Amino acid sequence: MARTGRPRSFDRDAAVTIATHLFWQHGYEGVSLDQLRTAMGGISSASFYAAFGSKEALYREALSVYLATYGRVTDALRDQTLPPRERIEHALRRSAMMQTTPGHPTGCMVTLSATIGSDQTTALKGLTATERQANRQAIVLCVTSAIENGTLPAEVDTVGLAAMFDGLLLGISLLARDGMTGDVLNGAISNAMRAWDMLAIAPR
Amino acid sequence: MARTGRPRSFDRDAAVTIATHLFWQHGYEGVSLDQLRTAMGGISSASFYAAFGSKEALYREALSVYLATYGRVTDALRDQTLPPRERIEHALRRSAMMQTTPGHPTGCMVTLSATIGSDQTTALKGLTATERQANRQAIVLCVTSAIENGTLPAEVDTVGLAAMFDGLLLGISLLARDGMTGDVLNGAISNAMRAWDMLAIAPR
DNA sequence: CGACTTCTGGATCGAGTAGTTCAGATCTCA
DNA sequence: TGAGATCTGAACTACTCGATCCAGAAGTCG
Repeated sequence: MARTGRPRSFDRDAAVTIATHLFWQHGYEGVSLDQLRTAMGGISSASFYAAFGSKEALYREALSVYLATYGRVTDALRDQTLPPRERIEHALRRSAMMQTTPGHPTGCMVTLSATIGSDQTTALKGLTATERQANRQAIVLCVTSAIENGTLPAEVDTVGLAAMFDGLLLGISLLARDGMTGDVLNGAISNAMRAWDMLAIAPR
Repeated sequence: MARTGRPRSFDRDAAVTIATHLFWQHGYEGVSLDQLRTAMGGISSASFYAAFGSKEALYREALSVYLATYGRVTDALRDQTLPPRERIEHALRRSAMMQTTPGHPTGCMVTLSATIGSDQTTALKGLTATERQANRQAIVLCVTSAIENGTLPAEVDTVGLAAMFDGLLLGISLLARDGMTGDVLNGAISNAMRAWDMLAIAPR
């Protein structure tokens, strides 16, 4: 992008990745500029602001990176090549696996990094809330699709069943933060899927 | 308690309640001394420290108050007068109801107020983590009790089934924060209980 | 009353916060 | 080579953070 002028002395993409992990681990307000700059290799305040604009702008960029990488685990919810039940199960299992894999913070950045905090972060809370809302709607759509294609009976409490999976998806972040392993989370998911199977018309 | 000396100019218990609500809403690091003192009626910094010692000490006190009041909704998990299944269901439904009742913040203070944040709050994170761990063990105990009394077969994945209810219990806090109503949460709980009923030996 | 105890108003502290400024270094390109 | 663009090091700003200090107010008790 930059064609002329003194070249940047650090890898911007790597720095954003570092920021992503820090915000993911500690939340937006739990990370200081000092922490970010130090983790980025001790870059100066001027370099930081020249490269990223502000702490909030960096967070937005870090969240985008997260959504485009780790966050893709919930894409299964919108995968039309899968039956509705499998969309939900795959999203849950991939989330559980990703959120307990070493090499990055546990839990989900969308769920944890900007949910509680001071009133000054209302805008960022809205950002992550929008993402959670999108998953919520996708889960509801899985249930309604299953009713439409005859997998689930029409009398099913769509909102309630969807909220159960949604609640578990969100809860997995907290379980992962509390140190639960991927195996345990997978066991939880297996049991949650029973609630679907009990309602299903065709035996599985 | 104080017998002689100048009397306190504010209601200490009421102030702790105010602090409880603030920490509950914004988390430990999301509330400033200024906010606390202002909400307490504009008391001075000296009054604050004379009464509470420190921000951290006040948080610990606020958490105790929470556990002794709102937090009692999960006591059902240890109510030996209830069958194991009902212990879990009652705890879930009472939590959902409490966490969506107007007049105080939504969600659960134990789950939300000291989970993410900077490294300086490790001690407080441990405080709430201990409480979550206690609920976790109580849920596991409900499942093992049900196996022992013959309600559930011995082959049940104890840890997985317990983790499902645990995950939902934690997830309810996030759903409540995202604006889900008590009715929706109750629907989610009804569906989660189906997972238990599908495993149960005696039909319900 | 006077000694004693406790709390308050107000100023203040040092550390930490996000962010700015600017001279000079380092590059591209004509 | 030199003009123009971009980035960096270092000092610095304005503000907020949690916490402290002290003189004096306001109570109890002998």
